[in-house]
Amino acid sequence: MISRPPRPRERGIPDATVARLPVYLRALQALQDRGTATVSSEDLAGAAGVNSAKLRKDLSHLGSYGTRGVGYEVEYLVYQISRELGLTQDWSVAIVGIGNLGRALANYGGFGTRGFRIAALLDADPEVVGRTVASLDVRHIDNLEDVVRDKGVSIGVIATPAGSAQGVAGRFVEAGVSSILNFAPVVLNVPDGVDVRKVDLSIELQILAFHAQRRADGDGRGAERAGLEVT
Amino acid sequence: MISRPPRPRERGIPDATVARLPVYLRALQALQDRGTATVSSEDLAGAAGVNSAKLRKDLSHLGSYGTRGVGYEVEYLVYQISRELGLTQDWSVAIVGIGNLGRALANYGGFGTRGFRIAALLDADPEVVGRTVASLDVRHIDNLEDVVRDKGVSIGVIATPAGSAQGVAGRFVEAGVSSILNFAPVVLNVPDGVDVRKVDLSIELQILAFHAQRRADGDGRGAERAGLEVT
DNA sequence: CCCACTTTGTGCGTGCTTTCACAAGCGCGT
DNA sequence: ACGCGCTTGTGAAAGCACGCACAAAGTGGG
Ligand SMILES: NC(=O)c1ccc[n+]([C@@H]2O[C@H](COP(=O)([O-])OP(=O)(O)OC[C@H]3O[C@@H](n4cnc5c(N)ncnc54)[C@H](O)[C@@H]3O)[C@@H](O)[C@H]2O)c1
Ligand SMILES: NC(=O)c1ccc[n+]([C@@H]2O[C@H](COP(=O)([O-])OP(=O)(O)OC[C@H]3O[C@@H](n4cnc5c(N)ncnc54)[C@H](O)[C@@H]3O)[C@@H](O)[C@H]2O)c1
Repeated sequence: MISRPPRPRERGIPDATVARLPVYLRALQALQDRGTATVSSEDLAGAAGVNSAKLRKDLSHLGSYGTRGVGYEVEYLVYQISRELGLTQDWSVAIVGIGNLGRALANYGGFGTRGFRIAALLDADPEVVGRTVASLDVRHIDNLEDVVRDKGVSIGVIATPAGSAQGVAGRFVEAGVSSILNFAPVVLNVPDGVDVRKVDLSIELQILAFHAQRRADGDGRGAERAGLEVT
Repeated sequence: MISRPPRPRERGIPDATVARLPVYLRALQALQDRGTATVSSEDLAGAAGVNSAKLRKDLSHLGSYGTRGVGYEVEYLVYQISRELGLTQDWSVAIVGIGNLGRALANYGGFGTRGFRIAALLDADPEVVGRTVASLDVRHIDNLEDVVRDKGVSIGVIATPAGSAQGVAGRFVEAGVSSILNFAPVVLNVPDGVDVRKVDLSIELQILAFHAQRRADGDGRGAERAGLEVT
């Protein structure tokens, strides 16, 4: 008997907004690198590929950090968004499943730049365990609990085959990790309070295929669409 | 308020539904492998991790393929969803940028099983061009147009560094590819009629961090609410 | 000091999504 | 043949999300 009251939760920032903040942040940092001091919602929205009213509304959820007639101060906004997203602290990440994908992730340098530190790599294959990948020793999956504790892991990445993913997720949860990023093509079952996000290549391709097919079906004879926006 | 162009709801399957169909499909194929002949919306919804009413409404967009009192015939539903998603035909995929990620994608066997065939790999680095990855020769990016034409590529995957992504996207579009899957952390600018989907690791991690921080704020020992925001 | 101009913050209408709730449909046992 | 229990398909309601349009708020020139 699970009591499921809707969400009397004091809803802070809408999920749709949270999902866009990282995009804004990236655009802002590009501006910052270019030495821009302030930016209007119109320009920032252009860089982020969204409607400017949407951007302003999104930012308004963080507070009023803009100046009418001027725009937003880039540096300050970077700080505010970073703080809101929790990027002012470091997050320790463990990757389980050091195969094709796991290795690519481990070798990817783009994480560290945002406060995410890959703290550990784990695998079950004796062939892989003990090897060094991206300057880290691959540990055996049996050490998961120890590693999580010792390294203070708070985000778990699952890059194992589908069959092993649920088991690994369970161990992560058991060990106290309540944020999981899952690359395996399965629906993970986790208790309330654990946050799972999935990245699923195959689904993305299928969605593309759907739209491509629809275009092909309907547009039999070159239906042209005029106009492109987004400057 | 007078005469609005009647909703062009012809082929209208809601986007949200389209995004879930692949999940249902996968769950159904698992059932099929297990020899299950029929399944109720309740059970299938459980396997797919969604609400059963939502699942029924989603399926109702494809037509009425269920039997009241019984459920859905697994095999038939697999076929209907596959057809709707356009998986009954083959899709030719080209991957550009054969680095860490591109190689992982190329070596990933899970695509072929769904009608996606990796037809070509392209890169700009002379060091990489000419090598064989996953039984395919890596071609030089200059051949993109030829490859697209010769192999009938209809889906392009971009796994290059951010700086090169827009350029590659433009060439894909120019060559007639109107479905693009982008792994580079940039907002791509493409004309109307071109479908871009992005997979962005860094964004996923940042969203996880946001929720993790929120949990930590609220869950704090002793402090129920640790002061929200600064008004 | 005032005015013309710029840009933010947001009220509001519109349309999409989710969820509930239940009548209608189907199979089975009697 | 009939009713009972199960399950679908779908109105209707509630909740979100988006984007327009505009007042409010700020800047700078004269
Ligand atoms: N490679 C890709 O591009 C790609 C694309 C889409 C999805 N995926 C998914 O990502 C996952 C990984 O893909 P991959 O290509 O890297 O597979 P892989 O087979 O190359 O690697 C999987 C790794 O997980 C390890 N492993 C297996 N069971 C384990 C367990 N219980 N605990 C710890 N480690 C375990 C294996 O030893 C292996 O090293 C799969 O679920 C796959 O479907 C991969
Ligand atoms: N590796 C990961 O796990 C990971 C994770 C998240 C995002 N990404 C993103 O995916 C992209 C690829 O990552 P990676 O780790 O494979 O990088 P990488 O540097 O290993 O590989 C990039 C490849 O692209 C090639 N390339 C560069 N410019 C090109 C051009 N104009 N045309 C064709 N090929 C070109 C390079 O020669 C190289 O082989 C990057 O944008 C990265 O930010 C990667």
